[in-house]
This record gives sequence, C-alpha cells and structure tokens, in this order.
Amino acid sequence: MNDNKQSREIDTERRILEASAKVFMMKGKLGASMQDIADEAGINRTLLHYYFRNKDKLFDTVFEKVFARLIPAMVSIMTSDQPFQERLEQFVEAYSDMLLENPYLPVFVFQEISLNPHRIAETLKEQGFSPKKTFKKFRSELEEAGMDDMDPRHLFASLLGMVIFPYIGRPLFQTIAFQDDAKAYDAFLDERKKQIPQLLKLAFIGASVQKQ
Amino acid sequence: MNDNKQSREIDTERRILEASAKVFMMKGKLGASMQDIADEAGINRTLLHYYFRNKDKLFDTVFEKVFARLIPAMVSIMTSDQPFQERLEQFVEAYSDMLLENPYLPVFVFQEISLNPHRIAETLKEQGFSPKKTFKKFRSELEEAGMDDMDPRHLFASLLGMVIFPYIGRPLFQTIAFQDDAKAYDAFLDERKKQIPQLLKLAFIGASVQKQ
DNA sequence: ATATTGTTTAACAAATAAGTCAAACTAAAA
DNA sequence: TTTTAGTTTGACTTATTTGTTAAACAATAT
Repeated sequence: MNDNKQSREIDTERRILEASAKVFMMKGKLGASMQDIADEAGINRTLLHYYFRNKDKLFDTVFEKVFARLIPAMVSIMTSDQPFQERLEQFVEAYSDMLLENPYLPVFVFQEISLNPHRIAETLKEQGFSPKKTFKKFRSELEEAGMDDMDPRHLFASLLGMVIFPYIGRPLFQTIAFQDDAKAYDAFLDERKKQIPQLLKLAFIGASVQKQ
Repeated sequence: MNDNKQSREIDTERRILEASAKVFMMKGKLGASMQDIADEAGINRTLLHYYFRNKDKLFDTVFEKVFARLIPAMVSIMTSDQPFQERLEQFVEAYSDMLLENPYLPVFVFQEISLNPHRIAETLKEQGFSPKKTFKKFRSELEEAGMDDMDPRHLFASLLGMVIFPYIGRPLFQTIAFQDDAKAYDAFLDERKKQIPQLLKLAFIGASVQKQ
C-alpha cells in the first residue's frame, strides 16, 4: 500500500458516503444501522463514528448530497432561455435519467422531508438554491412565452408528479398495470420521456384552440 | 361504566387501530414505538400486545386498512360507465379529498411498498381488487370512448402523479413555490381539483386537433 | 356468592443498536 | 531509529424497545 494518510482518509470518507447513501436510501434512516453501513463500506463500525461523530451527523451529510441530485434539472428548466418545449423535454429526460440511477431517491427524500419539514428551507439554502428568485424567473419567462393562462405552479407540480410518480409507485403500478413485468415497466419508464412532454404539448395546443 | 366486555373490546380495538394508523403514518413503521401508539390510544402498552401479539402483526393490520383507502377512487375511475371527462373529475375530487384527510398516507404507503415490494400483490388480493381485470376493463372502455391513441397506462400514471405529488412533496413545493405560505398552498391544492381535469381535457382537444 | 372468562396492568427479561474508550497499528517526520 | 500524528479496531457501557409473565381487576353466568 503506497497510500499516504491523506489519500487513505479521502478514500475512506468517500466510501463511507457512498455506502451510506446506498444503505440509507434502501432501508431508510431508521432501518439502516451503523453496522449495515459499515459492512457495505467494508470497514469497522467505529470508523463511522470517527469520521462522522454520530448517526445523525452522518445522515445529515448524506441527505444533503442526495437531495442535491434533485436540483440541477430543476434549475435548468427554470432558468434556461431555450424555447419552452425544448426545456420541457430536457427536464423530463434529465430527471428520468437521474431517477433511473437513483430509484430509491424520491421515497427517501420525501419520507425525510415529511418527518422533518423544517429541514427543507435550510437544505435549499445549503445548496445555494434560491427558490423565490428562481421560481419568479420561471414565472415571468413562461409569461413571455405566451403561456400566461397556465399557472406555472400547477404546470410545474403536474410535471414533477408525472415524472416522479412511476418511480415512487413502481411496485404498485407495475403490479396493477404491468402484471409485474419488470422489463415491460422499464420500457414504460423510457416511453414516458416522450409521453410527458407530448401530453403537455397537446394541452398547449388545446389551450390555444380554446382561446380563439 | 356500563360497557359490557364485548363493547369494551371493540372500542379498545378500534382506538388502537386509529391510534396506530395515525402514529405509523406520521412517524413511519420504525419511527413509531409501541409506547407512542399506546400513549396516543390512551392505553397501556402491554395491551397492544394482548390485542395484536407483536408490532409486525399490528403494522400489517394497519397497513392493509390504510392502503385500502387508495382503492375506491381507483376502482370507480376504472369501472364506472359515465363519460370519461366526468369520471376524471370525480376521481380527482375523491382522491384529493381523501389525501386532504390523510396527508401522510402516500409517503407512508410508498415507503412501505418500497421496502417491501412483494407485499403489494398480497395486499391487493386481500382487498379483493383484481388489478389485471380492472385495468383491462379500463383500457377497453377508454378505447370505446375514442381515446385509443392515448395509452391508458400513461394516462393513469400521469393522473395519479399529478394528484398525489403535491401531497407527497408538500414541504418542498410549498417552500419553493409558495414561500412557505401554508394557507396559499391549501388553496392551491383545492384549485388542482379543477386544474388537473382541465389540463387533460385540453390535451384531448389538442389530440383531436392534431389527428385531423 | 363465587367461579369463570376476558381485560388490563406492572414488573421483568432479552435483544438490538448507538456511542465511548483505550489500545494497536501505520506511515511519515524528526 | 524513534517519535508523533493520524487511523483503525475490539471490548465495553448505556439506552431504548420489544416481547413475556404473572398477577390484579371487572363483568357476566351458574
């Protein structure tokens, strides 16, 4: 082993964080024991305490890192200056890909913010994300794009819901609508990347028709 | 006290189940201790064991009862023979009202089925809900109604997502889009009862336009 | 009245997991 | 080489929580 202490430290810390994220997401904060995490990381349990004093501190660190994965796509759809239809497609694509790699993320995050709602404001600040400003910009850009008759907050809630639900509700939905065929469900998830923007596009067309 | 033992029993059991549902939903299966539940029900902790042997058995009973609240609206939109637009409105209305009264339900259910995906098939059977049949009926009815170009599974996933997301993601979304104004968010939730069917209606219009 | 069944409680035992501590180990610095 | 700082580990303590047991209590039936 030709590691110096510093690289050893960094490596161990990274391994702990990766293992923690994985185990916390799969088992939940309370379902995951420090031993589980240590095993996943291939280290001694006490080492977790050495690096992160206690379970809460470890969890907080992990939560922020995991939560951060939700931000980039959100920022991009709210601030990019491309045509709306394209932003929409990019957003759905980016979010879907992220969820495909982190299927347990939404349940994990929503569970935690449900138990601990005050955490959100803090975490968002920590991530350097300014909700008020960003959302205002989104709103005004939408108006400029001539979608002023569709409340951006409803639009955004619908969009997020449509994207996220199939991941959150997978076990349920795969059972009732796909007879538990996992492969078919994967294909379904992929199709949604096109279906969701398409549905919204049709709604825009419908709206413009009704306007006249 | 003029209760006989039988009515006492029923009352106690009902109180336990109500308290359990509340505490489990708010704190999660692992976050809720038997003591928490006993306190909420105003009884001795050992009594819980007397009525439901152990925590797992109690939880299973509660989960089935809570999960059952998801079924009726789902069945009605899939089997009713009213015009589709009306079914849609009724579904959104029914689901929204149920969620308003059970705001913690979706996170609770999704967390549990995420940890325990095999439970779903069993629970659905327990509830006398036959996914395959019901969904097939939904599909064919949709086709008859002339919406054959919109995959019913995508439609249903979108619908559920749009309805449920604002409840699951409330702490997050209320913060970023409503500056934490709870009253405004309640109004928003109410608006969605109309917004969601409206969006889908517009999409149908858009689809019919594009068809030509 | 008392015996029996069912209900409720307090006290105890066992298991699990978090967190602490001191000792062992490693690698670079003096 | 030895010292020093940093890293890793095993053993221990403590706290929490589940589940059990036996006894007390209540209400009805004999």
